[in-house]
Amino acid sequence: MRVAKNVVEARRQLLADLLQNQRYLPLEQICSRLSISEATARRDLVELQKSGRIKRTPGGAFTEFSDKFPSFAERLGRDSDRKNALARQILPHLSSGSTVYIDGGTTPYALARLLPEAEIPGLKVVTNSLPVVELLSGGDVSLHILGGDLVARQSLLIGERAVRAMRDWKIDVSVLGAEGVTKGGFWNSALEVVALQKAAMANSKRSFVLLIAEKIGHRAGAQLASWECGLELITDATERQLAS
Amino acid sequence: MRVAKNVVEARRQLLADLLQNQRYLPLEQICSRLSISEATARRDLVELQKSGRIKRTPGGAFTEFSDKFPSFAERLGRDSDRKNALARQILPHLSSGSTVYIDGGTTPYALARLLPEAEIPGLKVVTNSLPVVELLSGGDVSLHILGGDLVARQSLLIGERAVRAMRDWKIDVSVLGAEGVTKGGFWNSALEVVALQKAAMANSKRSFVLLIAEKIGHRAGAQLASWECGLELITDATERQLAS
DNA sequence: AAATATATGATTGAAATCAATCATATAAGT
DNA sequence: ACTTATATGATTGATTTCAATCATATATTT
Repeated sequence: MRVAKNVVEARRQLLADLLQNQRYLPLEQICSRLSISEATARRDLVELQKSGRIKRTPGGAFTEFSDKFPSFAERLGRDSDRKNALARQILPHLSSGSTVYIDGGTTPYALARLLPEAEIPGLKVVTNSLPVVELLSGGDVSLHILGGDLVARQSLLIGERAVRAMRDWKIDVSVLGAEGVTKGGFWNSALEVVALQKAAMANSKRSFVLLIAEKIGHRAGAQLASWECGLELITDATERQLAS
Repeated sequence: MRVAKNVVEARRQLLADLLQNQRYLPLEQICSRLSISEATARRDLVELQKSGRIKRTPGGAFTEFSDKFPSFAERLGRDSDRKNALARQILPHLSSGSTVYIDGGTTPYALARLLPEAEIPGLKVVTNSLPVVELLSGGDVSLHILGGDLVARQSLLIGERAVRAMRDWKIDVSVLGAEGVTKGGFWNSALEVVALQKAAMANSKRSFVLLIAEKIGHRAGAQLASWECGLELITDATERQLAS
């Protein structure tokens, strides 16, 4: 029997949350806890796996992330497949041996999630995002961290020292996040975040901003850049939405 | 065919480490990575599960520990009470508002574990150790991270950039680890680690080395310092042991 | 050196898991 | 109100995984 779309989505979210807490759940428990059939449980798992929120094993599923970075983990799940789709458009720009800067925030993080399976030989990753570090540490990429002051709530590094550390790098591709975009340009909430992003742009051959459609029209406290500064926008918004 | 006990134990240790890193491994990969038969892999998994180090799933195994910093977690348990006792001797040197550098390695990490309950107002912590960051993030201390290149196996940052970042700091107290100490001085295994430690000493009013008794007499590849350089030793070894 | 113990790989039958298919009830669209 | 789309549970046959058993080679003990 068909069931409303929102209840399906709610159930999957619940399952994802459950897995975040429990780390691993055998299929049988998923069925009983959510009172769904084995078939539905499998289908949910397939979907959650597609969107990268969980991983499956024969007979169960588990989550990869620790919830060590809580506020982060919260924002993460939302729209994650759309963020993945945006991030995927970056991959063609990452040639073997190149250096990519991955900014803090959940959208650039989506790119980090794609890297292990992308298997780009000799890729260097520079980041100020601890979740990115956590995700990629132990993998194949060579991983470099900007120094700086930790903003615990956001699990990222900022400050004067971070900016100075950034100046040491020659970046091929920077991948940035933003809170919003208007006719006036791109916006982020914190001045210190923007300062670092500007430094990243200055040191990069190319810089991309990933933006999901909802953020069109939003404006925040600090301007990252105007439209005419070479920053390249990757979004799933329509032309019409952008025109506003 | 029978095989020596130590090689069995070494293999199981390796498997445990592998699982700490990878989070989850399907049985098939375990077999191929360790070049063992399915039967042996299963037997190893049974043992590791008995000792609580891993959990099994149908078709694979995973680690429960969210501790993203694997080899670390393992070394950590060993002698942790004694390491705590050493670290506790540092606390009186940490005055409110001062800046402490906590080096990578498990012994300095013990100090980090004491800090939350020590509640030293306005304490600034500078570190190159990701486990320290993970432990203290979200707490009260203000946390600062040296930049640099990540050594995944050890979860710490080193390299020229780390050394340069260190030069930016004025440290009150540095807390270092070492692999061993001889009449010739203090030793560590990697040159790059030592380079960073030397920079820390140069920028610190006082520097301490924490050493458990077993390390007395050990010598490693790179010299950190001689005895006459102001480095202060904190150990649980007896005078007689030290005299050797 | 001989005897014993045990770690290993292969085999096997039983059990569990999987993806695909199907009928159906209900949501969504017209 | 009527039609279409789809989320669900049940079923099924194929595949995978499992623990147990066995023969053997080699470590360990005597």
